[in-house]
Amino acid sequence: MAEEHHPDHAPLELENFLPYRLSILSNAVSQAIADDYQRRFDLSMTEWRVMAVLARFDGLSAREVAERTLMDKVAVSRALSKLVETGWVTRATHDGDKRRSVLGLSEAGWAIHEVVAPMAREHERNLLSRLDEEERTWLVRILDKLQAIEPK
Amino acid sequence: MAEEHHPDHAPLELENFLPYRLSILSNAVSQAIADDYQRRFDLSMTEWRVMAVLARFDGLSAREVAERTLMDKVAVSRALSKLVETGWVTRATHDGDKRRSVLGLSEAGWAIHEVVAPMAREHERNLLSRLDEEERTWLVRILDKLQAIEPK
DNA sequence: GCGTTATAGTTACATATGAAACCATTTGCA
DNA sequence: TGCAAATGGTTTCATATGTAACTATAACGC
Repeated sequence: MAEEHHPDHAPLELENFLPYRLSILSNAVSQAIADDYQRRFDLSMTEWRVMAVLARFDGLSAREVAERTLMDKVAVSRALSKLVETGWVTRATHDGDKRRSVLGLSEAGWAIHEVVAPMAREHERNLLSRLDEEERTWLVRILDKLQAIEPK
Repeated sequence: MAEEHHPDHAPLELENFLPYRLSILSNAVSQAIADDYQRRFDLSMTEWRVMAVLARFDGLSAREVAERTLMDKVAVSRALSKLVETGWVTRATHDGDKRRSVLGLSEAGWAIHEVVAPMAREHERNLLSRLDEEERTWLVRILDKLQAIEPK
């Protein structure tokens, strides 16, 4: 497959430029999902991500949530203050370290999670249904390799 | 390959959730590139995208730029007003339709382009160098299929 | 031609986001 | 001990972004 040999300074074809394509695709996908739970629960993407990790790892501190979600601590702090206020997340102070908070989903939070998680999975399933089995396998493999960058 | 059969309401594993992975990867990649030209030319990603399409398609109107970049017209308007001010983009009024603008890169704009385009390509090359030829082929194919969504 | 509707682009406002400063607490160590 | 440095978390400020309203021009229907 002969690669067109464009000089480096030729205009970029955005539609074939990988970083651009990734960005467009990723935004479209994430936005479609977020619109869904945003509309139904007034839940932002960052808030949902916080809830998702707390569903898996109960009792994390805010910093740990930030690590797991790759969000910065300010974003986490803000998300938490809203989530605690709406009563979907509980926040206590760590015994023996008064700086640290101990976070978890409340009953109400779990209820939300029970609705949103399947919704998110459904979107993912939908997306993946465009691919056949072989393509799905390659995709995971490719993402694994590319992702070796980001733990910047 | 036996798929774990988690119930739909089980906690999401973000690190295996495709939309999340895409988002992390895409942000990391785009940000790395943007940091580069941002630092050197104080050029935002949206501004660079505008310049990139004008390099390819001279004489577009603002709306056409918006279509090509998939950005909304407000973002384009803002980017343009900065680019025109810094003198990298020229703006004239369309003969016969005074609403429309006629946009293009200036000499100075081309000079910037000559630096940034190779820089962007280099990042892309770097990213793709993590994949072998077969994986690259699959990636393009997979993106093509997944991208069938987004022309929302 | 002339009023209505559509289009190109900008402005205004409200919200989101990130960086840096900040407060409280804890840790490390002389 | 006790004080400097580090850590968890919040607040502040400056910037970015999206939505809706607005201005100017053009197109359409009669």
